[in-house]
Amino acid sequence: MTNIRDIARMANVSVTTVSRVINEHPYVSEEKREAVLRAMERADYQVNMTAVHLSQGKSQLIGVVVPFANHPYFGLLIEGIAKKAVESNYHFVLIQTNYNKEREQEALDMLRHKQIDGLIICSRISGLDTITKYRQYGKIVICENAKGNRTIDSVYIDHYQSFLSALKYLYEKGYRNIGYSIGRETGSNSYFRQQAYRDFLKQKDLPYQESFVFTENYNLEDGQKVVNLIQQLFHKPDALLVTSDVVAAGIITACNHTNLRVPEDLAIIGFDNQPIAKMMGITTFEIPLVTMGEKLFQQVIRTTSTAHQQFHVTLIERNTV
Amino acid sequence: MTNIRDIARMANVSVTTVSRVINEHPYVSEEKREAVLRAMERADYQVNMTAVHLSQGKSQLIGVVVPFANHPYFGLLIEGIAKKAVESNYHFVLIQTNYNKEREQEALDMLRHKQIDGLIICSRISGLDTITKYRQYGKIVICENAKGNRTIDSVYIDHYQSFLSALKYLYEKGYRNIGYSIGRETGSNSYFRQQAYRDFLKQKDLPYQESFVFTENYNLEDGQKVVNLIQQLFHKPDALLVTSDVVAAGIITACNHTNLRVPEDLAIIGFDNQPIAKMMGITTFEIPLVTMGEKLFQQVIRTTSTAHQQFHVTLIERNTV
DNA sequence: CTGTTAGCGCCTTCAC
DNA sequence: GTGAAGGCGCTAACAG
Repeated sequence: MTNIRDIARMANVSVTTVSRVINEHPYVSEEKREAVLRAMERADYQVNMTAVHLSQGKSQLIGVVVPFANHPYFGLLIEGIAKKAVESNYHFVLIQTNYNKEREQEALDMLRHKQIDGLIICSRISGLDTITKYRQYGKIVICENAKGNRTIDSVYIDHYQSFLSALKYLYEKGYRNIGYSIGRETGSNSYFRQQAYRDFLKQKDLPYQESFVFTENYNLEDGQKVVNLIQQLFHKPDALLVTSDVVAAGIITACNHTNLRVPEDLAIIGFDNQPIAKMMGITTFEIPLVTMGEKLFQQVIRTTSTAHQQFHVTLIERNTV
Repeated sequence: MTNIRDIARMANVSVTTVSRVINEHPYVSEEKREAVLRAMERADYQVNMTAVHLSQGKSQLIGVVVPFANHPYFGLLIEGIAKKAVESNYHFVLIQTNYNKEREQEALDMLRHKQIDGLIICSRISGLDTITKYRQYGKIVICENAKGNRTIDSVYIDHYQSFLSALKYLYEKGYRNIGYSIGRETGSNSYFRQQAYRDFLKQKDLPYQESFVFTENYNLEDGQKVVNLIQQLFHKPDALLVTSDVVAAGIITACNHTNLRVPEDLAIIGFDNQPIAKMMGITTFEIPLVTMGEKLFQQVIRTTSTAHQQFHVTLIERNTV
């Protein structure tokens, strides 16, 4: 492995000069530059980026934490992140946690061990206080409402308002037995949605039915699970807010195998506006995930003060309400 | 930023000793070890992995090249890679190429610049000869049949045989106007499939119809495209091999919006056995993508000689044939 | 314009 | 057990 010193020797110049031509810095005479270039060519010289990074104290690498890489929601966020990373000459290491604290800790450790310059957490399992401790080692941005936080950046959807408007929409369409399906029961996004749900019911003087809340639904297959549960209910919901179009698609498909008609017996509103929603004509709230991913990246490399950026959802009316 | 030398000073020992306790090497007296530990605690010492990596000449990082991260096929490969990477204390940087040569080149460059120790190419656009040149900088494993290659490792499906058995299956079911849908027209996987298709037709004395081959289909939405094309055909295929369950799902959904009945008017066989195939009852060939991902990773960190590992597909009979 | 030199932070051989 | 010293490969301030 030939290094910068070897090249210097071969070209009869100093390492500084070599470094200068590598980095295209000015103040190098044309002849020396060519001598260096020739030497590099001859020796098939390759810069060692690890050394560059050590010397510069940064890695041009950021960490991206997702619970599941193979899920369209996170896939779209990653899409946006990747897009902007390329433009800024960054790369990213993907850390799939499966909502396992140890995996998440690993990402945090990479930050303090200077393997990565910053960290994007698309969904977390650790407490915000734990994460905040690592802020001193590098920029951290999370994908949830952290408006109050003065150290952690955030890019988010106001899920309280989104849920509220979805509920109102269904209410106006005449539905009175509205339930919802989410992924994790914990997590701040779920918290805000639950809050909206309860506030809405109170406001409309509707009863809270525990059996109308379906949790741990992430994928297509989980739709079947939801429908099975509904089938067992004596008092069934007549509309469902589903925090993922793929789950919504799963529910609709499962319904088609039963006597439940959509939307006559069960109205469905999805979230994200994934391709599958368009394909199946699912009424949904579009979330600008790719754009959010782009912002997540831009924020993580920005050195300025903490920022919080809110995004909005857009109702896409189709045939499931 | 406090470093190993500071700790040594604080604990009144040499850097060697500090290094020893950090890496849990033997030959350190209990009292010195504790002194070091205390100093590290007091100063909130954090190892700088970049320095470790420079010193050791490796990064514990591998590169993973995919055309699209947000696609279930690659999502499952990544799933498998991630699983094994964790176990081996490796991380990976994800490089999404969109089948853009420059992006792919970037990954190759990371390898020769020692930013990554090895490279997994899930699907490529560059020529194999180009890639081979980079083998000298680190291990490379690709996800396609490269049995002959003596430097590049591979993990693959015999797409020739898979396609052939799928065609035979359809033939035995009585279909005589079989077409197929693939992603890229180029690429070795496509080549083998095309070969199988042509050989099969010849063997059965069936005519080759250019209009029965549908290319550039990757996603759900592309299914609609295929159906639109079929609708315009006077002589329509009565069965389709579709190299992705999501595309198959898209085709079926699009058919439901037309007068085409599946499988009466058009039989469909998918590939991968994705969740959506199960959900929609699509007959498909299961590809062990997660397992293949695991193998891809194991091969990339293995220092032994070049290996080529073949995997097999399994027919899953459901309702679309 | 160019070269010397001191880092960046850690590992590891070798001698005591 | 322990430490001094050289090395990993590159950058950048400083002196000329």
